[in-house]
Parts: sequence; C-alpha cells; structure tokens
Amino acid sequence: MNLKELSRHLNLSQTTVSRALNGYPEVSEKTRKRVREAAEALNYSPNARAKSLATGRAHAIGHVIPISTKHEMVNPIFGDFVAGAGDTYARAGYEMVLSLVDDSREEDLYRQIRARGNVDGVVIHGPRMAEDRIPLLSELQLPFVVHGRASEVNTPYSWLDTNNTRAFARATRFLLDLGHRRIALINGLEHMDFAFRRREGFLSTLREAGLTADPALMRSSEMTEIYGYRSARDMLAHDTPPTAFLVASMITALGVRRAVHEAGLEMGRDVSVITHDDDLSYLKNGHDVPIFTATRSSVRDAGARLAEMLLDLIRDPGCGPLTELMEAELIIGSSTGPAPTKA
Amino acid sequence: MNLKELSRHLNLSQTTVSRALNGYPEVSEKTRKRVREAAEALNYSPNARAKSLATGRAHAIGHVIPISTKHEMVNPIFGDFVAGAGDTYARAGYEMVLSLVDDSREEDLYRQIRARGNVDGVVIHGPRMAEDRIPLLSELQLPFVVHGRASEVNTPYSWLDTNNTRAFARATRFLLDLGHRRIALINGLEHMDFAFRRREGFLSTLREAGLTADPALMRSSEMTEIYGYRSARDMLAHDTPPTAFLVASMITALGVRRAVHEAGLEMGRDVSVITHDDDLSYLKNGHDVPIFTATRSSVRDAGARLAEMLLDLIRDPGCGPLTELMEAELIIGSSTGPAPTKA
DNA sequence: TTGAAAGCGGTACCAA
DNA sequence: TTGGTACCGCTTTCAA
Repeated sequence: MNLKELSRHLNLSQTTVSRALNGYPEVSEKTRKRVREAAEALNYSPNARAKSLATGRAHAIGHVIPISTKHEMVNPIFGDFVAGAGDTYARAGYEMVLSLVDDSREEDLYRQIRARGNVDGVVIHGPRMAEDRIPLLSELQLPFVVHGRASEVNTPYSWLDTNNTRAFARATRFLLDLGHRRIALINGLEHMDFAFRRREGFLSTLREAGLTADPALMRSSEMTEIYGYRSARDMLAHDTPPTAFLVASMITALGVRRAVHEAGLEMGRDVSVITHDDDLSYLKNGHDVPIFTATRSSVRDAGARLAEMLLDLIRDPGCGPLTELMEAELIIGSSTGPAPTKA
Repeated sequence: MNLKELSRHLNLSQTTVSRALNGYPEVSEKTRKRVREAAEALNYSPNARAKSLATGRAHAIGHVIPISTKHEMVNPIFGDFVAGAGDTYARAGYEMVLSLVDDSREEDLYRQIRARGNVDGVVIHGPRMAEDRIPLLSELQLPFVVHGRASEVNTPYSWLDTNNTRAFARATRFLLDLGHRRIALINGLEHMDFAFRRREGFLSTLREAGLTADPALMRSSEMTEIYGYRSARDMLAHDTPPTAFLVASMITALGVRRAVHEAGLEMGRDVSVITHDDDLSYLKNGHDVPIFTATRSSVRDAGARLAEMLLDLIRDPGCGPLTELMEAELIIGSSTGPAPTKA
C-alpha cells in the first residue's frame, strides 16, 4: 500500500493525503479524519526512502565503531550505550545505523556516509587522544557528537564524557588513605582518550602524595580478561608486589581477581582490587572495593543523552557545540574487610 | 557531487555514467576508465536513498532487539554478535540498521519495517519458545533469519543456533563423573528458548543417571550478577547445599563465585562452578572448570555466518530455509584441583 | 481546502 | 556504445 493507492482509494489527490497524514493545517478536520482512518485500516506506512529523498532528511543516525584488525574487541558496554541511544531514536522516529569500520581507511568512509545520505548525523565512539575524525567531520559539515573527548583536538565539538580523571583520582586517593603505597594500574590502551585520562588521575594523585609511580606496576593494553590475569600474576610474582590494583574494566578485573586467588591471597585482606564495574549495590558490604566510572545503567543513560544532543544539533545546527561531563558514580570507602597490608 | 553534475562534468549522459560505474558491459573500457577516475577525483558516491528507491533494494539489514521494560538488559554478547554481522555486511556493501523494540507492540513494528522499506531483511534476536514473530514475518514475506530457535514453532524458518542442550548435558555429565550429586542450575529466563534447552540438557542427564533434580537447586531469571550472588548465597545456606553450580552466564557466575567466596568455601575444592564463559585458555589449569557454550569469538563468528545466511536468502529467495547448529566449544574435565566433596 | 506537476537522485527500458 | 525518458514514492510549490 503506497500513497498513490491510498489516495486513489480515498478519491483524493496524493497531495491532500500527504498533507493530512503529516499534520498540515490546511486540511479540513473531516478529511484528515477520513484519511487517518483509511491509512490505519489499510496499514499504510510511508516509504522511508522516498520520503527522505524528497525531504532531504534521512531520519537516521549513524554510529561508527572503529574496529581494527589489531584490536577487534567490542567493548561490552557498547550494548548498553546503544540501548539507551536506540530508545531515544525510537521515540523521535529515527533509525539507528551501525557502521563497523576498519580504522585504516576511515576518511573515505565518512565522505561516503556524507554522500550516500543515509544518515543525518553520526556518533563517534572510542575517540583517541588525537582524533582526526573530528576535524574531518567538521570539514564535511556532517553533524556529529563524540562519546568521550579527544584531548589533543582543539577545535570545538560536541561531546559527552564521564569524568574519568576524577574517578581514578578518587580511587587512588582512597587506596592511599587505606595505607597502600604500591598500587598497580591495569589500564586500557593509552592512546585512547579515556585511558589516558584515567592514568592522569592516577598519576596526579600519587604526585600530590609525594609518591612516584613504579613503571613495573603500570600496564596498558586491550581490556581483556587474560590481560588482567597475566598482568596481575606477573606483578604478584614480583619481589615487591602491589597491594592494590586499579583496573580499567570489569572484564579485566575478572582476570586480576583470578590471579589474586591463585596466588593464595585474599581479596580485601591481602590485596585490594578496585574496578569500573556494574551497579552492584551488594558489593558495598563485601571485601572488594568497587569504583564505578560508568555503571551499566549510567552508560545506557549516556547513550540516551548523547542521542538527544545529536538530535538537537540536527534540528538546530546553530545551537553551538554541546558538551556534558558526567560525574562517575563512586561507591568507594565502604570496605568492611580488614585494612590491606601495607607495602 | 551527484550523478547529474558528474555526467555534465564528463560530457556524458547520466545513463552512461551510471552504467560505467555499475559495471555494465556495454560501456567501452576507455569511457569506463575516464568515468571511474573522475568519480574518484571528485569524490562521487551515489546517493543510497535514490538508488534504493530506483532499484527496490535497500542494501540494508535490520536487527531487531526486543527490550521490554521488565528485562531491559542487553546481553553482553550482543556487541560481539553485531561485530561479526557488521563485518559481513560491510564486505557485501550492506548497512546494518538496529531497532530496539518494546516487545508489547512488536507486530506493528514489523509491518512498518516492511512498509517503510528501509531494509531488505531482518535478523531476529532472543527468540522465545513460542515466538510469534516467526509466523508473522513469514506472512509478511520479509526475509529473516533467527539467532537461536523457537521450540514451539513448527513452520520452517532459517536459523543458526548453538547446541545448548548438548553443552549443558556434557557439563552435567562431567560433574556427575566427578562425584557430584547435588548440582545447582542457575539458568536464564526459561521462556527464552536457549534457557529452556539448557535446562533440558541438564535434566535429561540427571534422569539418565537415575537422579531427580531438586527444585530448590534450580533457578531461572534474568542473568545479572546479583541474581547469581543471591541464588548461590541462599542455596549454600541450605541444610544440604549444592556442591556444584552450573551457571548460564559469565556475568551471573561472577555473583556465584562471590557467594562461594563469602561462604568461606574454596572453588574447585569445596564447590565447582561451571559456566558459559569467554575464551580463556588459561582456565584449563585452574581450579574452576569452565564450559563454553559460546565464546566471544564464536559469537562473533555466529554473527558473521547468520548475516551470510540472510544475504543468501535475499539474493536467492528460493534457496529454502537454511539452518546451522554450531557445536559448543567445550573445555571441561581439566580441573587440577582436588575432587569436590560429595554430598 | 484541494489538486497538478515538478522535483529529490538515481536506474533501466527503448531508440538511435 | 550512447542518450532520452519514464519511473521509484514521496514532498512541496503554485494555481485553482
């Protein structure tokens, strides 16, 4: 059932039917009602491609996920983010288009996205510190927002980020207050902006306390479980092992915990493990000390808000760069276990 | 830059340029080369909406994720699945469109998807045992494939599934062989087909061994960490606690392990925990006994293969229902810890 | 308040 | 081998 058929069925012109369905004021209420009912009864939905060709708006948003052959992992929070964004889009009548892109030839891709006209704007995921997609998109005049920030980019752009620096600074502070002096940082890839900021939070807090970080206690890699396991295992086998671990991902923390366990140590007594984790209120009274830089529900939230930012930007391109820094939900300092051994 | 401009620039008709770019044989090689080079130089990409309006093919696949208000969790493997599928689509020149849908009014959605014409086919996620989307899509003549199966649906359809029944049967067998008699099953929601099959594998193996399952040792719910924690904690506080846990998700298993830990028990000595988990070869020598019903990389694989199935179906609608059952990668029986205490 | 007709940016048939 | 033209399904201007 298309517009032509529907209008013929109603003995009206396509024009009138179109206007009736799209809420134009010049249609009589009687006609509008008749048209609406017929559309409903005959199960008419306008063809989105034709509509967007005619209007110039795709009513779709692209999400571009860079996937290189080297690190092809998909961040597990991705699903939650997308769920939040998708919800917003659905409400606004937008579609979500996912593009996985080999980051070797990104530039082409964005040019194509622009030319193909499938989307009205894009969300950039996983920005690196020097993110060249940002100037590129600005140049292409394709509306975009960034999930995260790019420290080395100076041109203005819209973004939404978690305050990673602060989250890791507070976690470090907390461990120092507990008496820890040998704290390990199991970080993500540090050319990624979020990982860089986390390290900054960690290092600056150590510096303020007059301590210098031990390079042997700092690792940076893709956030897999086995990476956490190997890192922790190696560090614990050291002459002067760490007494605490600051871990950048809950998946990686799984591996760390296992290594701690295998080393015959007890979490919360011999070793503290702090991680970015799920919203597990029951942990408050456990031996582990969790840190939340982004709970699953807050990631969902972030997705929804970022989507709204982009829709605003598309509706009113003049509304200038929008930015939002979300404070991490920190639940720390509630360990009921005995204070960890000091180094 | 659109076709009209490009053709004017080349002093050719739109027809010829279109043919040259789309590999039609009747264009002279000389012309084709000239056209290609100009297109490249001027950064021409055809408008996808116009193209699909003209050809009737959207060159896009929809993925529909049901999200009800009751269980709005996104399965963490979702990201991996999508990565695999996205890769296939990218290679084939297809886009991936994500639709999150409140499962209360799914029917409308599929009708709209069909009418809107944004996609050439859809992938169905998270089928329930009685999945009414399957007859609906058949009726709508919208090509589709299912990730998983629907036990209570009798009409033929295309699907790809992991052999969940077998995986859980073998895991149960293994625990029985170790001497366990009180085995707990911490399952997902059992109206979901995969959870139902897992329970079948568990129960049938117990039956074969002449045992009856204790209802107190079986739970079914959304696979969160806290669900695992509470279930295990309660069961372990029982008069006759289980000596082993079969857990349906690695996230849920986190909670189970924590409960075991808090109960002062040691994994692999006092209690065995078997779970669907990541591809962790290092676990082979650990105390835990993992079972893999779907590793992250195999989920990725499944996404890619399912996407290929759907593309085949779209290209040749007559090729009949395609099905594929993937055997789980099982890594069990390698516990180096002492045999668990028998009940 | 309604309708005719010209696009939107391509493809594909038919004629040259 | 090339070009003219109708058409895909909708919106929107202009005229009635």
